[in-house]
Amino acid sequence: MQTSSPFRRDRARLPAAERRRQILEMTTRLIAERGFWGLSMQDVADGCGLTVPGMLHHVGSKDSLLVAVLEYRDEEDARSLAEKLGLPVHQLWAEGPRRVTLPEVCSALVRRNAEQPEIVRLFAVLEAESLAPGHPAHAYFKARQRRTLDQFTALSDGDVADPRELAVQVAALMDGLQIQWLREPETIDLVTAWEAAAARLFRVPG
Amino acid sequence: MQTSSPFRRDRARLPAAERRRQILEMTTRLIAERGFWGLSMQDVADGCGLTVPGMLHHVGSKDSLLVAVLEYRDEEDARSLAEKLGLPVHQLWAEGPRRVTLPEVCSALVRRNAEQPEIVRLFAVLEAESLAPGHPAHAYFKARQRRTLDQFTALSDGDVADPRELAVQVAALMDGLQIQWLREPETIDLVTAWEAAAARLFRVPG
DNA sequence: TTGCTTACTGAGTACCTACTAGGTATTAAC
DNA sequence: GTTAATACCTAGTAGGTACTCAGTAAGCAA
Repeated sequence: MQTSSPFRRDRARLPAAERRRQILEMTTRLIAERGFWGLSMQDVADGCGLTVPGMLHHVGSKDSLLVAVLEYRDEEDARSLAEKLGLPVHQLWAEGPRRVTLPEVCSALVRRNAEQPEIVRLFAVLEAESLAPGHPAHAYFKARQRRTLDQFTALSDGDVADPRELAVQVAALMDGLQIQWLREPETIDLVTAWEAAAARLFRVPG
Repeated sequence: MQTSSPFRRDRARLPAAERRRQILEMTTRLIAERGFWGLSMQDVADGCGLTVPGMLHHVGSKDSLLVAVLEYRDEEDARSLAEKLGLPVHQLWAEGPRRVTLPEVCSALVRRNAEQPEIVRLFAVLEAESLAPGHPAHAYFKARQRRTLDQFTALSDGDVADPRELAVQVAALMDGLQIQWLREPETIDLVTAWEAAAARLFRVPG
């Protein structure tokens, strides 16, 4: 019989999936705040009410935690975007008879992002940090940029003279606007700013 | 007489201004690589062939080092931009009869940036990192964004219907393009990409 | 009730963090 | 040649870093 166990009982013991999800959400917030280089496993653990080894049990290491967060966000975003466009997820970027246009997709993307500044900041910070070749998300963001440009290009292929060029500019403008918005959310409304930008970018000459 | 002094003699003793400049250059490279949160004073000192206290002697603290780097870069950039435009520095953003147009300034900026990817990366990383309110460069980048938008707005004031809107879009597009360029320098040429983007952005409707 | 799985803990490792105190050696001014 | 300024050093502080190890107890199935 022991009256004072060295182990705490006030700590909730969660099922793995649930705990993992909590860790990913927490990490998202902290990376948005401090970047990956500034992320501390201690802070993540504290934020989840765990010890550091307790949370490493679920994610393995700091690097694999980052990868997990990115994959988690990608899934969530694809789901949400498909929903906003009224499409099933698997059909979002599928080939075949085109169902959506580039301006429609952009508009949906921006409206989605306007609802989750925290996540936009996560990607903004990691997008810049991961420019360095040694960064654990370097390959991920390189692939992501390629994929995005390919998808955007495909969406306006046939409609404009230079679909690739347009894709590059659309992606750049969206990213840039988001950063300005994050810096001064009071001054800039993301959706309005984007619609104005889209009007200029997508207008046909002549 | 002592045959083995504990002090090293192989270490160059530089005048303060020169050493300080070296430290700022080194820090620029390292922040571009790892961000400010990932910057280690040890690495800066190593890169300069100094001990950590030896280099702290010149810059005081990590935070003040960051500020010094940003100020140093601003000066350099203003000098270089004025030169590219064939203007004296003090006249760059001065009032009075307008001498340069927004497209001209942008073109000069982009041409300058294409020559120094390292510094562009420094700003890209810090721009994202500093979105967090607690970041030591938070205030700096907020002011910088305001200043840039004001300057861009003034440059096309009177020429277009919505100078502020255009300024926001120009700034966003430049930033976004630079990140894409930094990620895939082999694939994207910054100057070409910008000229194409400018052509679309600045063309008059009708 | 037993036994297995597993979520989680405390303690510890080896190392890095910015920064300070106090001293030495070099340089420049006189 | 002497003195004053200063560039830079060694040593140390107090704390943080990711991560490992071995063990404990909660939950579930039989």
